Amino acid sequence: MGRDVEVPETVVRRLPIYVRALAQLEAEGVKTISSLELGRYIGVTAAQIRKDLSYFGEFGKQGRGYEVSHLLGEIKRILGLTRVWPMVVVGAGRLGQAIASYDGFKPRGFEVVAVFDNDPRKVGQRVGHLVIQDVTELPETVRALNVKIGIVAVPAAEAQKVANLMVDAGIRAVLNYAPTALHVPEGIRVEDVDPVAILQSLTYYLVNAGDSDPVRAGAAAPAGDSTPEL
Amino acid sequence: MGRDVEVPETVVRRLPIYVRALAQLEAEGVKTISSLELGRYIGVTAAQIRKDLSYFGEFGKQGRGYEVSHLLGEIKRILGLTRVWPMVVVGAGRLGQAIASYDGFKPRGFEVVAVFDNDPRKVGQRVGHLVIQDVTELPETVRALNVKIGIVAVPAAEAQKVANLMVDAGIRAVLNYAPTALHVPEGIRVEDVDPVAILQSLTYYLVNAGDSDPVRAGAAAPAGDSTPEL
DNA sequence: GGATGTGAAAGTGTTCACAGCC
DNA sequence: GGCTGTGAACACTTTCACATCC
Repeated sequence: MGRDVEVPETVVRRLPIYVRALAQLEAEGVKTISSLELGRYIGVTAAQIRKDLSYFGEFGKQGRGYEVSHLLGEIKRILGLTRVWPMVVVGAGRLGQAIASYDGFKPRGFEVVAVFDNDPRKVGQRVGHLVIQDVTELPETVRALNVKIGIVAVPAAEAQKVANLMVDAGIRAVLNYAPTALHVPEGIRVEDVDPVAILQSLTYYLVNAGDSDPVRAGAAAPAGDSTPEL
Repeated sequence: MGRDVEVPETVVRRLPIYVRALAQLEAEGVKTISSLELGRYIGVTAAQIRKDLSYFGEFGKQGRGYEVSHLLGEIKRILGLTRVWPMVVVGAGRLGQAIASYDGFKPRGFEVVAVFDNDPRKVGQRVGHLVIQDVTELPETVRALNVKIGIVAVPAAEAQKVANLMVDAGIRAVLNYAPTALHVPEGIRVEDVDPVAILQSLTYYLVNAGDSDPVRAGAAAPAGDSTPEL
């Protein structure tokens, strides 16, 4: 069994994908699955799945594969998803409001417990069942509710200030929707969500089709069935 | 100069970060920057920046660094960002509407030109200055406007069907907001946007603080200034 | 002098292939 | 027989360090 070897970050980033897939499979009534089948379902190799899991223990049965609900439970435990994590959102614009009222967090282990803004016209208004608070109240709320996760949903120009405020209040992990690089102390984790940056890398392949992929250049796309294997 | 060596995907994914940073620096009036300064600004090493750029040509001047606006223009050209890319969105729920009316696309090279849904009650309604169309009209619109990028903003259960439809219509790159794995033919690129998956990997480090990071466990976060160097 | 561009070295991550077990 | 768990081989990515050039 492979413990005590440092777990690569890339493995940790894949675990939620396994959770997503296993939850779907469980909902579909699948009881057991092999690394090969799970790999096809997700789009990774079987060896990768087995190797990834080996960092945390042994969860399968030789000759049979993995019991779906058991493996799901184990990975959730590894990721700390046996509880619901409270989060605060700063920025009550379009984006911040969408995030604060998003109903996809709860079923996957998260909950927005407070929304802040610095615009006096927004403070006091409701978004979902939360009341927008003044951003100066953030430290007190974060400490009172023991919140460790902060979501930055303000314009780029204000993002660093907000991040500083969060960190000083005790936030340990930041999900950053502002399209700018945040600087935080060692030990605080920041992850960017920037769909436009992703689009901008996709266009590289649209422009350079045929260079890196074995794609027939020119002409329109072929019609017909588009689902490969599986 | 380094051309004709295959460009690693990881390099392509970093280019938009450089674009973001250079655009900010340009707006701040910075004329010239070294790889060391740019690296600090973004949070990567100077060597990485120089190596990344070397896949595409020579853009700097020894002893001086890079001219900000020139480098910005070159990377935009490499990524195909000298034009505006039309996109279609499928799914006119909360998320789809937010995406369709997001004003952050235009300044960075993208534009939503059509929104689709299969709910007859939504079809005909307006979102921003677009009218929601029936999803059966997608192929015609995609071909007529020569759209290559599709955004999936439907529930997980319908995502694969939508992806198939897009691919058959000629879409070559998909931005997938549905929390499920999409299967597409060779040569079609899919990128997932799943903030919850990112949060789920962050919790791993919250639960295992001290294992992988040199972070003092226990106790609350320290107060005081939170911006390191720079 | 100072910073780029780049081969070579070091470090990470993925795949292979097979012993071991159910 | 079939599939896991894993050391070893391989592939990829980052960092180093320095010759080169403005």
